[in-house]
Amino acid sequence: MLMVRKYKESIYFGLALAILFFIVQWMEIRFLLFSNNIQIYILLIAVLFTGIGIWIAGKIRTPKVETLIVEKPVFVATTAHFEIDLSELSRRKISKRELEVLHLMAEGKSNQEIADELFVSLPTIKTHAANLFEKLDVKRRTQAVETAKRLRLLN
Amino acid sequence: MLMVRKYKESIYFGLALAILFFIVQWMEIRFLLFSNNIQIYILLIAVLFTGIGIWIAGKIRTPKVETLIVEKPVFVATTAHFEIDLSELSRRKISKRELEVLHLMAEGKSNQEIADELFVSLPTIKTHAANLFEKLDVKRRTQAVETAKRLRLLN
DNA sequence: TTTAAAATCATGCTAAAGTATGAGTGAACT
DNA sequence: AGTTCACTCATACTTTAGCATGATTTTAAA
Repeated sequence: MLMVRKYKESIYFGLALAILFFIVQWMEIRFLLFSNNIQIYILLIAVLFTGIGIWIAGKIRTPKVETLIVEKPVFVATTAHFEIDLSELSRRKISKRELEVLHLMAEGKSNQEIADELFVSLPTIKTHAANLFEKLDVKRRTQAVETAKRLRLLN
Repeated sequence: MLMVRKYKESIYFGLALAILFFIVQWMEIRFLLFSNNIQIYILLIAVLFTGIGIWIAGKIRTPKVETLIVEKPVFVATTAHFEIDLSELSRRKISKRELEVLHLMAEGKSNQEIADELFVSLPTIKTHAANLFEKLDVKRRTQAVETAKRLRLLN
């Protein structure tokens, strides 16, 4: 099963080739249209499989991560210089994604809006939220924000 | 020249197709080897162009960018001790009771809890909340808290 | 390569939040 | 005495939030 999942793209590719094979055979019998415009036909195949190649590349490529640092200005009082409490984060095992959701919650966004912003589904955000509430030991999103600020996970 | 560089990959691809075209024509004349094993030939083309597709994808791909948000503190000349913006309060005609509800909301309390704490009914709190949202020009309690803090109605 | 954690999505459900509307009461001001 | 306004409450309704559960997929670590 694991093997199948891992080599899924290869299997799809093999299937595509097999299907192509049969289509060609069938068309040959059916129309006999290769004698005069075979070049055009082959060109179509070439273009098609170039597209498939690009698609496969998108699937199998290793994500080359380029870190983009966006500086988000945060206004703080002169004395209180905010710094996120990383130890608290790891202590509560709050994941990166969960923290991201927490930030958007703190901005007063609805689950649907958060889902749209992160390009995931609503149930996903609900799951993240539920895990977050568990980890922060709270019941509601408003409490989560309050607690997070108190624990210096947000400002 | 810039144009050429920009569409370099497309041009290469077009050239490859053209070359393919001539090779096919040449082989057709030279060997007449398409009549019996055309399927295999087309499979070869397919595989070849899948490879070319992958290669092109590697050339044109945009790197997956991971955005790391760094919150950069900006120090503001505000006194450390919080002071409520009374003018903002009166400007928005927020009543004493509404402000009270707002405070409890900010502590992450549910409408029911707020109702119990203020010895009034749940619908009353809902009414206060609705009026508050109207006056703060928001849709949700989380937004209300966020906005109130921004407007210095809360700390 | 296996294992574990993180991230994703789904469904069915209950609870809470929020909307719309109407209405009664009491204090304050004219 | 009448008007205004904050405060209160209610009902009926829609939407969103949150819970429980299970599953698949990705990613990272051992």
